[in-house]
Amino acid sequence: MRRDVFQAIADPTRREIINLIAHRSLNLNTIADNFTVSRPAISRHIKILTECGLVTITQQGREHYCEANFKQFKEVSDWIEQYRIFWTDKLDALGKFLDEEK
Amino acid sequence: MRRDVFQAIADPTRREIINLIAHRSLNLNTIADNFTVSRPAISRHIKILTECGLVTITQQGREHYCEANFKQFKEVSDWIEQYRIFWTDKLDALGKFLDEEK
DNA sequence: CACTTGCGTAACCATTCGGTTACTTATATA
DNA sequence: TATATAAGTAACCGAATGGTTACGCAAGTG
Repeated sequence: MRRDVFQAIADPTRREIINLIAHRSLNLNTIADNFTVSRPAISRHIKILTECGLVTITQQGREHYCEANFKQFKEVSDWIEQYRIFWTDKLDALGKFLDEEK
Repeated sequence: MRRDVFQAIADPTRREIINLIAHRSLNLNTIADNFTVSRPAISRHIKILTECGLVTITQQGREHYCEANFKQFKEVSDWIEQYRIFWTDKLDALGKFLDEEK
């Protein structure tokens, strides 16, 4: 059972989960409310995300709060960005960078 | 049959194929020589890569040369990089950028 | 204590994935 | 023309994936 970040983010539902909890921790039921699939399905997606370190769970009473942990993105970013020069150019990259600085 | 870039790069063999042809086009048999799996298996991996636009094939005689097309990486990069601030900081990002400029 | 709520997990199912071998087709070459 | 080479594809197979429903259990609440 391969369990790496590349595989974890291959599923669109899991990417949406990450989008959801990027800025604030949410408990599992709240996350599941945002999807049409069942709660157990979301539970398993989150399990996969925790198994590769992308999500950390903190239990608070009977609620399990899910928090995104983006450190694991470095592996993906490193791989993708080594090819950036091939799909954009330095000036574009600089422009984008400066825009983000504003 | 979902066929998007996220799913295409989820497989480690496909990422290796991209690494192989990143700097020079290679024909299919040459690519397959670098792996232990069979040529048809590689052929199907490359088919998946072409279906999502990551690889372009140019026939030259009886050889099919595979070229990487990194434009499709933008979708992945955009998604990952929007969270960069969470796993590094602006100064790190700037440093990395300046290093690349050298 | 009885009940509700939040969540994990087991069992099951259809589909997809990644691999194989065998075969076919197209292009070059003796 | 006969043969060798490059590569796609079909048929098959076991394992993984993503979903479901049913159930169990821990933590609050009446």
